Amino acid sequence: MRPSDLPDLRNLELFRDMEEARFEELMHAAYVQTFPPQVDLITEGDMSDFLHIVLEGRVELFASWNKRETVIATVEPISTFILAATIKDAPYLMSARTLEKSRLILLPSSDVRAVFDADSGFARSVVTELAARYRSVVKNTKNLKLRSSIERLANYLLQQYEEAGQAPTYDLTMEKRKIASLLGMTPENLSRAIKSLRPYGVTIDGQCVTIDKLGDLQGLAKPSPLIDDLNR
Amino acid sequence: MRPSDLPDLRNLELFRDMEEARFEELMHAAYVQTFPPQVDLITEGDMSDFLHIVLEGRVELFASWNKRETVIATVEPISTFILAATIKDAPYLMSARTLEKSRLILLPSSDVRAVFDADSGFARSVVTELAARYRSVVKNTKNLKLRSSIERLANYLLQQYEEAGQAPTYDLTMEKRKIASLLGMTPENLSRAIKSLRPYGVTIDGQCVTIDKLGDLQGLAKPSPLIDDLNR
DNA sequence: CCTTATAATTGATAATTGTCAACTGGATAG
DNA sequence: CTATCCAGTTGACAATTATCAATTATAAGG
Repeated sequence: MRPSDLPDLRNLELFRDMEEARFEELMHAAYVQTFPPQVDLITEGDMSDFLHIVLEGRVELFASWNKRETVIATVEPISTFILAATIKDAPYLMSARTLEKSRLILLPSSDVRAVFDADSGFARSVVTELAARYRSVVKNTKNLKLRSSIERLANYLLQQYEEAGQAPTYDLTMEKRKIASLLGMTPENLSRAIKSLRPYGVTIDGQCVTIDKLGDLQGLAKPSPLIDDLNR
Repeated sequence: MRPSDLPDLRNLELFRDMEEARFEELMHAAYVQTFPPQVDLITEGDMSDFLHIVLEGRVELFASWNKRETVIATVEPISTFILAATIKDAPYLMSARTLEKSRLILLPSSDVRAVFDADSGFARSVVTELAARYRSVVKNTKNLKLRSSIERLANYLLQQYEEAGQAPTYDLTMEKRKIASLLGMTPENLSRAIKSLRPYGVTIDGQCVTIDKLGDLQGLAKPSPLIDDLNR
């Protein structure tokens, strides 16, 4: 591990309130590895050996059943994934693969559980993190069950717009096929959904999104903090 | 609160590893109330004042958006709901209503958070509970995104079959309209889905489910512990 | 530069799912 | 017993979404 990573890690909400000694103990047991793009990191069903933290790059979480596959989320630096499996000492429910060249920290699950028991600051943080994750999955469920695919797309575009600092023009950060899978639709359907947003002032050329009539799009999307605000 | 409830509560996984003093402290602040059927207990968007525990009866968790409504889960005794909102001190993401006459314990959220900080056994339990809930919502997402409505129904029937002790005939525990909503479809669609399971040996007459050709149904449903086993 | 591979789009079509309206049947209240 | 209510079902139809095949972009490699 590069010493220069430590401050960033220490600043992660998960580790911030930890005793210094525990933090060093945990980091001492950590592996740091760099992976090329498109590498399978973990496979659904395997036991949880490590808590993973993305330092650089991008990781996709996906799940499969009966030859079908769906993107659940992408993880960007600096954050953890598969915390719940680590805590429960249970098999992974999702698989993960790198999307780009990525640098990860792997913390042995048993160490994480040991420190969890010994450090109440860390325990507090784990709970907060888990509660946040739980809430974001519940929001995703509401999104899937209460909205049509066009409504999901409209809200996705508005979310990206917010993340781009409300710029009237911004770039998609994911391939469209991944976006389609994330939103629970086929690439063809996404392509047509995009066209059907034209009357609402949405133009997408390649990666480049332009939103002309924000109000109209919001009128269709009806974003709600109880579904879309991925934090809080 | 009836003194007779205390042992059951103490035995809840959430409270089992707690110091006795903390447990009593928490219960001292608790309200116990009985509600008639069809009473709104909490409303999506409100702040989390209480952690709720169902002692008797049945509670439905549901969510709404844009005049649509969907059932997320039903809660049966003895278990808690909206733990995540309580921990995060955040607004509820779901609403709750009683389905039957129900007796609930309400623990003020601030007390729960206080005890959480003071009692590491309780903190451990909260994390375990949250991690379990998180995993079950992830499973639900996979169910929704990877399966058609008929496949979801087939797996639902197999789950109920397991819960009924693998009896070849058992009763549905919910109205069909609720089941439809839970599975993310309309009542009409559920009605037709049931008929389309006939060739797989499934007969449903009123509440009464009969599964004649278990193997055939399993062949269609392809149940997976990574989606269907609601615990683990 | 061209070649190749892969993503994205488009059209045609099918499957799935939802909507609306009508009807059935059981439960309940008077 | 009858009237009423409402969940459930059914039919007809519409909307949504998926599938398959073909084509057009786009990006990467030699």
